[in-house]
Amino acid sequence: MRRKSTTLTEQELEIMKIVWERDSVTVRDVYEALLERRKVAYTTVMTMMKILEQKQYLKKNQADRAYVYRPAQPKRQVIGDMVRDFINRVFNGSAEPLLVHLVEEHDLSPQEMEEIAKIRRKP
Amino acid sequence: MRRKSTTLTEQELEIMKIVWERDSVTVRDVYEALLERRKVAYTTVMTMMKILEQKQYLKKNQADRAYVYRPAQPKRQVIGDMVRDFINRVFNGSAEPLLVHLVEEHDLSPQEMEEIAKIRRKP
DNA sequence: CGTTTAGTACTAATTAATTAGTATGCGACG
DNA sequence: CGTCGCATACTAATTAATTAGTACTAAACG
Repeated sequence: MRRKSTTLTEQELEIMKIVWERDSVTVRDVYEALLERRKVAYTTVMTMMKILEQKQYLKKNQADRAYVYRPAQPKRQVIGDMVRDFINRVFNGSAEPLLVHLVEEHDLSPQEMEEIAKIRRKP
Repeated sequence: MRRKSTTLTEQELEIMKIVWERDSVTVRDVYEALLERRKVAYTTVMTMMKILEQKQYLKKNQADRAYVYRPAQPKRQVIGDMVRDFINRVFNGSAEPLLVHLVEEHDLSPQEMEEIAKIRRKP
């Protein structure tokens, strides 16, 4: 089965979130974390993590019995790519309309905006 | 064939963008607009627009020979829903981290932030 | 040591999304 | 009036994503 997209699908993102939380995991770790939310088979998680490895989101090391997986890219970068991708798809690449939406629909106050703007002024 | 999700897929969004641009279209209009970018069959466009009707993104009226389709929901609302959905999936529902990303990765200047913040102050 | 346990590799079934074919109808038009 | 062109309905093939089964291996353990 060939994968076309190199971007994260919904399910894959779920797994990546778990991995980022813990930084270093086995299939079993992820399996158990997922189980708390929904029924899923162990081998399903394995398959998905293998795909994530192919897609270069995870890398693995043989440790002892089971493989130990770690993120292959920092979370901030992956999420950044997803944001960029979303902006491309939905807003034809320009970030401003997204901001406008956020401000208008999510009721961000000027104070909050100030707070956020500060982040950039700092360094 | 059953559709599960009620949200817009990538291809469907492409079509909706064309519809919003013109407000009122036939299958042929959309077909021709799409053709400029990629090879696609007329009936494919028809099928997709029918699905969009089922999903309540389009409504149709019989006019003359062909159906005339219009958006069933305003663009601003649909896009708003997509933004909310994205925030839920990627940022577990909180908008702030998205803003932080935008500011940090997309190089928004404090001036631009000011501009955008004004939008909300106006009314 | 034989058996249970936890892991992997390989394969496959299912579900969903995408793309398109075929049959058919109807109005335009020579 | 016959046929051409454009539209639709219905059906189906293909591709992609998701989920999981089975066979096999090696460590753990009584």
